[in-house]
Amino acid sequence: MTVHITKSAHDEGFRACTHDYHVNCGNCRLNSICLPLALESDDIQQLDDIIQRSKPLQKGQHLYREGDNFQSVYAVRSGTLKAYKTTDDGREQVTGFYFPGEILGMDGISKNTHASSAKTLETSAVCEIPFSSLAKLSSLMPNLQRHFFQLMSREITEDQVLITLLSKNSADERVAALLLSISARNARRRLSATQFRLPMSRVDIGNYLGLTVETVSRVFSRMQKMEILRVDNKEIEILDIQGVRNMANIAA
Amino acid sequence: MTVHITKSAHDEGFRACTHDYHVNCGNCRLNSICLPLALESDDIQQLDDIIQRSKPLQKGQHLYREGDNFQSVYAVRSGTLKAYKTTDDGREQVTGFYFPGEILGMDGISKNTHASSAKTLETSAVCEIPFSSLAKLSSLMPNLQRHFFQLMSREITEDQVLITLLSKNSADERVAALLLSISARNARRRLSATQFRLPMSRVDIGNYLGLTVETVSRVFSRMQKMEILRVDNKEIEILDIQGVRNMANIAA
DNA sequence: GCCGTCACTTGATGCAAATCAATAGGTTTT
DNA sequence: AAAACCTATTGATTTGCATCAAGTGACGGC
Repeated sequence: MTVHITKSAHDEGFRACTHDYHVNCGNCRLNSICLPLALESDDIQQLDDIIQRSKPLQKGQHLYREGDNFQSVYAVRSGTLKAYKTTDDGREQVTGFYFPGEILGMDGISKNTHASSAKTLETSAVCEIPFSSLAKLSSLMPNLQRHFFQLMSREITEDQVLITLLSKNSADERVAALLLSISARNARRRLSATQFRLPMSRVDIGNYLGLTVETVSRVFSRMQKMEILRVDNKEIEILDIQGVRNMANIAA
Repeated sequence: MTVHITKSAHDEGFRACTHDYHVNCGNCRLNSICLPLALESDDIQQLDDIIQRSKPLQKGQHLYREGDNFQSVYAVRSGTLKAYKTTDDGREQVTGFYFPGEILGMDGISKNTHASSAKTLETSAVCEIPFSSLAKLSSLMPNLQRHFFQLMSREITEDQVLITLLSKNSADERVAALLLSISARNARRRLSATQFRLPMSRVDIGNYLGLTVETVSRVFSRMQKMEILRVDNKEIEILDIQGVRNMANIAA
């Protein structure tokens, strides 16, 4: 059987043409949007020393599970993950999607136990950042401390946006807003803001947005009829970004 | 006009019978659930030195507004506040209620600008904690740093609980869950878990839970018919806490 | 190659909560 | 004390999305 390395399985952290190059924060393409942001190069070196890089995780593997002992936060190097909570009656609530350069696992700090589970949506690689080391280093490096506080705060504000979306917006608006969010995050990584592959299933999208699969599917169909979107399975092309913004009905 | 000092306007931070007692973190009744938690007494003193205590805020006053420059986080000493975002079409989304001993304003760290507004629901007093001083102090006191990380993480996990509630639960379940949350937070402050006054309006409750006023009112009526709750305007008595738990349908 | 499974789409029906509407009780204003 | 206003409750009607149901296309295994 041939092994297919899909585009998204590529390690975005690697620089091009450097097969036996050692991956580190200093040479990572994502360092301008990831944790090392705003650090001097010798500070980056110190941060790099505490970070552990794992071999790639296969699609569907768990990075951690709700209730696991909390040790580390994780930076996504390639691929995509979803975080989710399991409700008492056994259903799932997807609480977030994590793309390269983004940090997950911070909800575990509070109780020293992961408050949600994290699972890969495709082959992914992550950098493990032991929290106790990160905390120690933060005490010594004000910029790092500040940046980590900011990352946690951003998680809070993003959750608040989702709360508002769930509470106030229609199915159309929710789906449009998610597309715009993914689009913006792609742009931040210098990928296309208008053409991309959705790494998550319709079920996951619906679950995240508080909608059923059927509703998500219908919204996509509606957007295609309006000719503001082209959908081919997981491949998305935004044909009219202003149209999508209008549908989202939120400043974005 | 007579000035009425309502029960809830009392400063819970004060010890009883100490009118000209100077309020500080060391003698504050809330220090076991507030920021000073897990600090040694001389560390508490240092924390106390950076904290500014304001005179009481009248009902309806803003502590900060969305977009304001972020300087400080705040601990509630007495009263109650709500945090809310204003959506692009001018509506409000209440993102949280804050009771004595709880910290608010952490969503401003991310962009150095408050991401939500905070308004008192009754006469309230807060302790202002300048963030830059707190950050500096955190670098020197690992326990404080850890505790503040935990507070932010808790905010994240609480937002995730709300997200799940909004996305997966019925009107009955949402209202019951809020009552249980308020009950538990009262218990933490050694107040009654079964009898209390709701500091927020039905509109605020509905707004927070993604429901209309009418629906909230109907759920209260339903709970009264089931004889698990007694409602007299804002006064609440939980007659059957297990009944409320069953209605909430969540482990609590 | 075919088959089984899973992910997605589309249509028909039902329901929980929103909306619309009317009234009553409370509070603030004058 | 009356007027004006806000808050809450209750009822009638509407509606957006869930649910139920059937079908299609994509993918992995044999």
